[in-house]
Amino acid sequence: MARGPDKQFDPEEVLREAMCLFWAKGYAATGLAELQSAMGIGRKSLYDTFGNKRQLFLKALQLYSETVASRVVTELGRKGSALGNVRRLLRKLQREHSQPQSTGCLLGVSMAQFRTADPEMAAVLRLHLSHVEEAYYGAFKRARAAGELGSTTNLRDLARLYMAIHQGLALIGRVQDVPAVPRSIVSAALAILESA
Amino acid sequence: MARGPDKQFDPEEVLREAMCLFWAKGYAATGLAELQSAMGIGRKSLYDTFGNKRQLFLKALQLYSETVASRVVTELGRKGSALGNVRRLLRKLQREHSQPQSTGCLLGVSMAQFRTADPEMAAVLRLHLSHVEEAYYGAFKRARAAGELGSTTNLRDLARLYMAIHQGLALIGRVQDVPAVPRSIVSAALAILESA
DNA sequence: CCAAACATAGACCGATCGGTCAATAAAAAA
DNA sequence: TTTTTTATTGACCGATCGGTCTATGTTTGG
Repeated sequence: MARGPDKQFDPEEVLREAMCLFWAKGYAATGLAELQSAMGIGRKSLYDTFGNKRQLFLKALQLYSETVASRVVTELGRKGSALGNVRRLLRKLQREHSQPQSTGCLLGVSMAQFRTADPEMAAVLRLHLSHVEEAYYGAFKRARAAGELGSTTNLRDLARLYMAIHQGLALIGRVQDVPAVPRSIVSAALAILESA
Repeated sequence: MARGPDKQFDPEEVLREAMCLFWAKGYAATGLAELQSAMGIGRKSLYDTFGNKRQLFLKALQLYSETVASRVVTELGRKGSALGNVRRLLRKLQREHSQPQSTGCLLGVSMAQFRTADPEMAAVLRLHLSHVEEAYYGAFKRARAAGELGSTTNLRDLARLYMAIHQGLALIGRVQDVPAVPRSIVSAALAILESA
């Protein structure tokens, strides 16, 4: 048997480029021409490697989800004060979503575009949301054990609220160029924890 | 001078149909064929009346914004307890965004699709956000005057947080079919007010 | 050296996109 | 009625869409 030449590109690397393009422009507004230009590969290679546009997007979505989710988990799982971790993470998000060219969250953008129409797509989105929720829930549970949170607050509800704030912040950061708004949102979100 | 026949349709009525379609499917995914079918008018009439697809969408966006914003203002401006108004509004939102076919918020969907790339579009989105923010701010200010809110809380921050929760809830409701999640979000959001 | 197996570039496909235009119908002013 | 203005319809336009396929390397096993 014979073997041809190896791929001249790293699939994950070009996938990351595609992800960034989808992230900034959305699914429908991103054409194949732009994609192959940003990815730096020919169209045949694209289809041979990723199937089609929808599958490429799904893979990009999963890559994004893994990247973001693992980051949230890591940030919230650090040693030390669990509430301190939450505060640090939210302040970072605030800074990121205050930048004028902030593209928000690819997951959020995608939720807006597909809804439950595409089951496979919806599954990825739901899974990601639950990952974020669990990360916050774990942090809050640890905070309570450490006496950082009162015993009356419903931690599951609180975690879901933070997930919503997380997404809302990203969404608003996409359109709002005034840094004061994200700052307010995060400040108020953190103030909750002081009296909870 | 002579005058021809009047329009055989009500522009605002067909605009509302277009709005619903954009709402459910997003801008790019909604084609002219679908639009003229849903609106029940010919293509020439569509272009004569609304300009082009983008302008049609802008008009739909403004119609939606007016509808929603005026509703929020009305709900939060009712007589009686200001915090009671906030609670009632959030419970209503919870119910709406728990329904499986919830399409979320057209403004949120649009934020995800255009960002600041289109200045005119971004202006409508920002204006809407500020309307919602002001409605909440007014309610909170009234609540403080009535002694329903402590004097330490920053009301501007709180209003912006509620705006973010408002949008986040709508976004998540689009993809999440489990009613427990919106319920949790709203419960936790209302719990904030108890100790603020 | 040859041939099988691979990857590449880019021409090419039908379908659909947003947008325009000519032909027809209809109604009011003269 | 005749004329003028308007609305409606549906054919039509070039451009672009996502997707395929052929022609051309290029590399490795025989």
